[in-house]
Amino acid sequence: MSVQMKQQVLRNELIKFFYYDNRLTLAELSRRSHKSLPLVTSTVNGLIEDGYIQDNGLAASTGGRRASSFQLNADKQRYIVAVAVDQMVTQVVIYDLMNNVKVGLQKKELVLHDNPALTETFIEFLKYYISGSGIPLNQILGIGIGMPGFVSAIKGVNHTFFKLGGNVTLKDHLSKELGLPVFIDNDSSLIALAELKFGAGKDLKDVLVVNIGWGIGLGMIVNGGLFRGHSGYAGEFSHIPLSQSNKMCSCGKRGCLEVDTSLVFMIERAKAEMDAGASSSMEQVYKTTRELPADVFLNAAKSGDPLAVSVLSDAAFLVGKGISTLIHIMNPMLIVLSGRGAVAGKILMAPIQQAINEFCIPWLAEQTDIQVSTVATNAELLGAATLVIENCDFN
Amino acid sequence: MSVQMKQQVLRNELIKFFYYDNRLTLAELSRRSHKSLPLVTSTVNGLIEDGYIQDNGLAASTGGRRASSFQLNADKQRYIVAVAVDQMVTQVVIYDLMNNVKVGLQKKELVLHDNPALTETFIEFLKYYISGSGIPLNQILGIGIGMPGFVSAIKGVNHTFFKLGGNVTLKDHLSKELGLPVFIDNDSSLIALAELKFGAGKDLKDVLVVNIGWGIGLGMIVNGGLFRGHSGYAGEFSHIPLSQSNKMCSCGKRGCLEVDTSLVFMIERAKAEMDAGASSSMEQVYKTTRELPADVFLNAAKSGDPLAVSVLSDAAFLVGKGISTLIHIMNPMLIVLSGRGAVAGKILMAPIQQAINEFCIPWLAEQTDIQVSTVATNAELLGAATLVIENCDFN
DNA sequence: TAAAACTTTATAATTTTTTTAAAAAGATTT
DNA sequence: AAATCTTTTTAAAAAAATTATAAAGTTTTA
Repeated sequence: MSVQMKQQVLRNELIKFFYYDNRLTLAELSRRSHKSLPLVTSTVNGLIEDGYIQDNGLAASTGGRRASSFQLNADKQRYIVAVAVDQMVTQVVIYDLMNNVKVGLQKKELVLHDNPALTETFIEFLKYYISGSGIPLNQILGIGIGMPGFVSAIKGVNHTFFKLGGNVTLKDHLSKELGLPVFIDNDSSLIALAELKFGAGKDLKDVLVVNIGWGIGLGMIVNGGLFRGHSGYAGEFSHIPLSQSNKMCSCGKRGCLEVDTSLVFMIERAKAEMDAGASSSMEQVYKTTRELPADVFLNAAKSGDPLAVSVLSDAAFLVGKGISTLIHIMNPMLIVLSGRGAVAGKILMAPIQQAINEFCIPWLAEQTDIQVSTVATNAELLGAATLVIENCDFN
Repeated sequence: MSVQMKQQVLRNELIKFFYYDNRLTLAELSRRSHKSLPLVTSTVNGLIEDGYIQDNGLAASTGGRRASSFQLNADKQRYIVAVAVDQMVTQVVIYDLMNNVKVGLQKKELVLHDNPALTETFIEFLKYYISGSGIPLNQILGIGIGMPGFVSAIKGVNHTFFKLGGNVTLKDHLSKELGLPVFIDNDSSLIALAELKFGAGKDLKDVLVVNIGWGIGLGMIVNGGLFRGHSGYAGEFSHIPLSQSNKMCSCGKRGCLEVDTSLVFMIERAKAEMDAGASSSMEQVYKTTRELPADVFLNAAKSGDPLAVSVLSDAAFLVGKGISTLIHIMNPMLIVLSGRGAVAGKILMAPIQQAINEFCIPWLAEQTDIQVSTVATNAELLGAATLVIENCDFN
């Protein structure tokens, strides 16, 4: 690697440290980058000259001479487009480098299944949003997109949705159409990334993040980094053979964890129980519209509706059985329950803990902490922004 | 880290490269160590002066000027004591740095369960073997020991066997008693290490090694290195909840994979079937001794005995179901069937493949190769030697 | 309360290491 | 068979890491 490239790599690395932790000293940067103080000092001086970083006065004392601290310079306007795609709705927001919302969140209904115009509509939506923001393209570092499906971030392809004819990858296609660097990844991986950098898993080495959404996803942090497996598809948690039920899964197999734990299944079951005469606070919405939106279901559970709680608990017990498997295999420090289903976190915890008591070697279960995410509501967007930060060039 | 320490680290690293690959050129060493050629050149010259390495003439041409190649110097006598402990028998051998057997393999019956004199007997056995070898202690780099149980290599403790009173760790206790550096690890981890360095997984990044022995173990290679989990106990494959059977497992839970797949269970089942009148080539041994040694059972299966094959196949199908779970979660490049049970590898493959067809997303299963180990018979001893090489100091 | 002792950061000088360039040796092509 | 291309080896220059020293605070202690 040439000298200039190495120096650019160090610049990128230092900016990332500031992105994750606002104020840092030279000594801290040197420790984290494993580079010498003189080198870090001169690189930081270069970043100050280029306007990326500014001096922030003396840091708090740690028992000796107080260190100068530095932080990102808001005047250097650089932005990130973060996109979170789910089965029904696509959300987009623009952040600055301090993770402040620069351009407000916009949602668009965009159904992934059986939608031939999907990719085209998606591109139009983003084009319109970005141009409407008024931010010049050269101030945008890139677009990070989280989406469901079998996604390989490295190859830049999705084998399930947004399929393209021909040889071009989805990543390259979007990048060409939108005129900006594009980075795509699996939704669960991005949620895990957000938990690693900003959530419960901050600075931890081995963390598993369960994404409770339309399906059950898994993002894996191994040795302090996202683990993707040899061809990019690790964490296919929802299709492990675990359920006793004989229902056919969307993947074509029977016994997948997913068939009894997805939000789709839970809502179907709640509907069926109401049809069979069960009373619930969800009745009104369901009876009048014949629909039961996920939010209504989750909020009902959250506020203690017995039907919703019962349906959710049954599913959570099975998720807990899956988590027991994960604990045995991975011996993680922490498992985080995240994704949109995590708003019902407190209700999920009891049956999951019960399953762990039943299926885990107690001594092993003790080594793993289980927590509900505190950043779940915008974890995927945060993760999408992080994906850009991790992969873009600061110039 | 001081300059001298860094130089010693590089020396150790280079010697390790020679241990794994006999002949290497300076350019190759530079690539692997990520150090510059001048530095590698001068370090190798130092190692030649100290007698560790010798020039080995010109390497084969790769299209330009032929490079000098180097190799370990056999005259620098350095040896490794490798120990493989299983539930019944303990084996020990002394290797040189070329993995040649310097002092022949010795076996001792040593039952781990309910054996109060275990640790003492174990130490006596090793003391006698080492002193009987006539090799001066200062030529022995260390003792590597693989053993069953919940072993933390980092902490140097075993929570299942060789328990000690007081605060001293097993590793430290053995080291003090034997007067040599001692390194301990889980048997399955060492088998995985051997497969990574000398077997089917050589130079691969994500490999899972299933250890088919008295129980079912798992050693995990992640990102090119042994993965141990956050507290050292990753890979507890045999106790994941997978079996439909209601039998109680030794761990106190029901439904563990182990209850239907361990060699112990298989032999019990073969005995029961013979008692019930099934005919088999194993009858003679069983009828006369009322015992059925593992070797007899495995050899019967290998030579096509229908009863043994049937028992083995049923267990292998369940192992295959567990492997399906592993494929979904880890997306490994390769899964190796190793351990003493791997001698019946060909018979295992069919039911395992069948289970994968039934329980894996086909598209995902295609990304993982399944192989039977070619170094299984002495994988654990090789792994124990490797453990020493990885952790000792060459001085 | 003030000086001494201790910590930590910042800068300078030195040593180590890497990079770059050039030379040497061997293979391949014309 | 000479010329061109590759690769290794050596040498010189540049970059980075150590080490040492100075500077700036904190804490301890008399």
